[in-house]
Amino acid sequence: MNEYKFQEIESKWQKYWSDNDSIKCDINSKEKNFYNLCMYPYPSGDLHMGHIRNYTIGDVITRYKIMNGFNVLSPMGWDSFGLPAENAAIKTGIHPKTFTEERIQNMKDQIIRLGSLYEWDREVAAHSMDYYKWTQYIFIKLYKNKLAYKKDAPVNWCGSCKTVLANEQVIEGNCDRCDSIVDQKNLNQWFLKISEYSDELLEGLSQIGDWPENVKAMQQNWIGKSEGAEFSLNIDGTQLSFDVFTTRPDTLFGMTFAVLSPEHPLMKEILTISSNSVELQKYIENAKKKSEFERMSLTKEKTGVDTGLFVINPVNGQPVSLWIADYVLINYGTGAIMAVPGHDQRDYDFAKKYKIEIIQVISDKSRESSIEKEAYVGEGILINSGKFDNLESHTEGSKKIIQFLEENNIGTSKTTFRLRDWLISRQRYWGCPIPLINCEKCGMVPENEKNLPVLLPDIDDYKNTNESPLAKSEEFINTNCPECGSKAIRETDTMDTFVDSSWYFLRFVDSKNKNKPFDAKKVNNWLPVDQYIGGVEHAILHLLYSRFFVKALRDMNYLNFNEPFQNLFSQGMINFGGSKMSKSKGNTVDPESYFATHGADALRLYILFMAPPSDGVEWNDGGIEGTKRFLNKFWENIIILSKLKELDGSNDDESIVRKVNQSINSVSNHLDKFEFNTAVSDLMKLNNDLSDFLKNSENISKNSKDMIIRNICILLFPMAPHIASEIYEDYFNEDLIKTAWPEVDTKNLKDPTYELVIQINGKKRHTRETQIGLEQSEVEEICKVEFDMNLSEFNKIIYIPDKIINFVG
RNA sequence: GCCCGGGUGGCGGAAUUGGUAGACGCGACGGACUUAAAAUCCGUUAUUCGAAAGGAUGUGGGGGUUCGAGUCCCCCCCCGGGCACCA
Repeated sequence: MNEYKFQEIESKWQKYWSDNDSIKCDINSKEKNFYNLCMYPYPSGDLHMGHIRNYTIGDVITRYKIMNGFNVLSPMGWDSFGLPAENAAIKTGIHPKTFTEERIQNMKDQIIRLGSLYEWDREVAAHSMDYYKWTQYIFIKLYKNKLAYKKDAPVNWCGSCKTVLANEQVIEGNCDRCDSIVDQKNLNQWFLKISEYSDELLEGLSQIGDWPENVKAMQQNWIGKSEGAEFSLNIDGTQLSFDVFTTRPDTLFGMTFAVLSPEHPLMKEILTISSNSVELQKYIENAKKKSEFERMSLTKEKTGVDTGLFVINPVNGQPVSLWIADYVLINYGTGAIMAVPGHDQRDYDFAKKYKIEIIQVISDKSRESSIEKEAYVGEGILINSGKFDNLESHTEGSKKIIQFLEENNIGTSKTTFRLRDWLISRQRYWGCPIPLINCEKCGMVPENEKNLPVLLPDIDDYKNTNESPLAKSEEFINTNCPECGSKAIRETDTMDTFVDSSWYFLRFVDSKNKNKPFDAKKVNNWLPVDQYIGGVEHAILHLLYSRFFVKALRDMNYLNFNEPFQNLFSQGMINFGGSKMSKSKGNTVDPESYFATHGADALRLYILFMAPPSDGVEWNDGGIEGTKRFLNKFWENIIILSKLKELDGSNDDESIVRKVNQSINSVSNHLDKFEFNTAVSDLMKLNNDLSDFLKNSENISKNSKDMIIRNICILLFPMAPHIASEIYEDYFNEDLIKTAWPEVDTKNLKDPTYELVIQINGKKRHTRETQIGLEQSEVEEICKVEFDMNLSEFNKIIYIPDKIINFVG
């Protein structure tokens, strides 16, 4: 052992871990199981820094848990359906499958080159027949349980990607893939009924294990629960009525108008009876032309048209005018509102503009709140509300008015969610075909399970026009009805790739099962995932969909737990040049080059060291020099230490042995808490201490020498496994991964001396190297003697043993 | 507007329960080695007054609690992220 040849060492150990199945869980074990999962990547071809961070963190956990005696399941796979492969196929003609599998191979090589341990025998890929067969199988189960349905709906259409998008994939009116403006289109599309689980998805967040607060908050926002009342309003002089939803039933006496969304289903009838139908017609046409995004953002200025009709306020019988306005959205609540300008700012703005009456019905307790300049939206007590006057708005007031509505059969209390059903149809080729068949006689029929998978057909032209490229394959479309055998036609849309990733963590447990998607016993034994690790960009989409899948599968008796991921860790993004790394910006840093110049261990250490792992951070080339330097120095130190003369009975090493012990304590604590940056700094400190020791010592006991080398290798192993394994093998001739994580010697943690801080009135005045465990009187004596202090001047002395003494007076 | 995070040297960031603010690393500066450079090694590095000893100031701003506050409480400002005409 002399020179630190990291390239040789790293490839040697990577081969060793693979040849020796160093990571292989006993899937049937019931004890000390630990399912450690990193989000499987889209196979873009190259690892980027985000992957490196993700898989390094995951690997630290894997190795740390193994050494702590856990039976660790650590699988990896590929989210391998999706647009880029298809777009490449359109450009180059290469089949998406070929394209994808080449990229998978390349990325897999890089993951191995990073030194991350995965049980590759369990590898899954969303695009493989073995996998998507079961995606289709689950889809059919969802369909049979009425959790998948097809309907006409206004949907988000990306003209550039030529496909529809889920609500979750529209960011400020733009496509989250290509940034083009998303249009609204009316199309017949497949949906999964995630809304059925709105309440449970929300509730689950408070019962789940350790999840980042921001992720929970984002899901909470997205689900958007609001509680209130729904009641019906009758159009005066007609049989027509419509429902409105409000979270403020307490303000009902303040309703001075009502508003329908221009898309409201009652619009036809209203046009025939309204005295203002020409203008109404114009307004509705106009609203239709604007995209949803335009309606929301272009002008906050509210517009609307008076229908000339009136509705009756059910609590006091007063007629109020009925308006049409596009600030009321058709896809939230009932698409109609009671307008209370006194206590809702939007209604207030509208009322001011169209000179509609504004009544105050809530006042703060001091009765000073005014609605002169703006709506009063706070809590308070009811006024101008008949027999409900003086009740507290948000408690009794709401309750009593809802009670009144219920008693008179006008309305009920009601909870509304923002969460919409999940639109999963995609008019694209490279995805999982939707396994349903349209039969003229039998209607929509699922493909017979025996015939799964419904294979993606080979086609020549991947371009989609307005429908899926699958529609071009006559062979694919034409089939027979599984029910009656007559000629029938297949669905041609493929599924959103988020469907594939909503259950892959289940398949890993039983990835080779030929008869079903997974074995319930195995899945129930291993799930929920003990530790899930991935980027915060999936906070809503993937994590919410997966939670929904698990709940749906549970209700269909496929599994018996409620949440897929017990603990979640979201790593922050790595930026470069002040913004997110992306190929289009040309600001990427290629991790692979560092394998050659600095080595995987140095890269891993740097990525762990650069910042707390949940923070976003700026890439900095100088930093990796630092961790490389540390590894070199560490290597040198071990050489010097191993050659140090052995002399039993020498006491020189007491202090360095204690420092190693302190590091065991500190590194363990930091790893337990995902504080990898400080765990690395602990090791750097220890290495510096070791350097100092080696400079000043000529001999060491054999025991101490072994103890230092053994433990320093163990502590380094989760984070820099190659170099640690090499040194350990060289010195002990053993496989480090089979070594147990050390116990802390709690009796040897404290240094025998400390730096006493002497304060006068809370200000530091002196410090002094002092023995630990002294009585206050002894410390006072030191102050008296050494610093010439007159203790009688002070009227109070505060002594914190082994830390500080503060003289007050 | 609402909901989450944050704000500490030139930079990334450390600081058990309130107890020496700035660990560790990067960068910078000075020195050694070298013909020279790189690498390596040694030292300095919050600001400020001072020749030094030693002071003073300092964790976004302002108040407060405390012997003692980066840490706890109140008010305000700024940055990042999410949601948003959601009734």
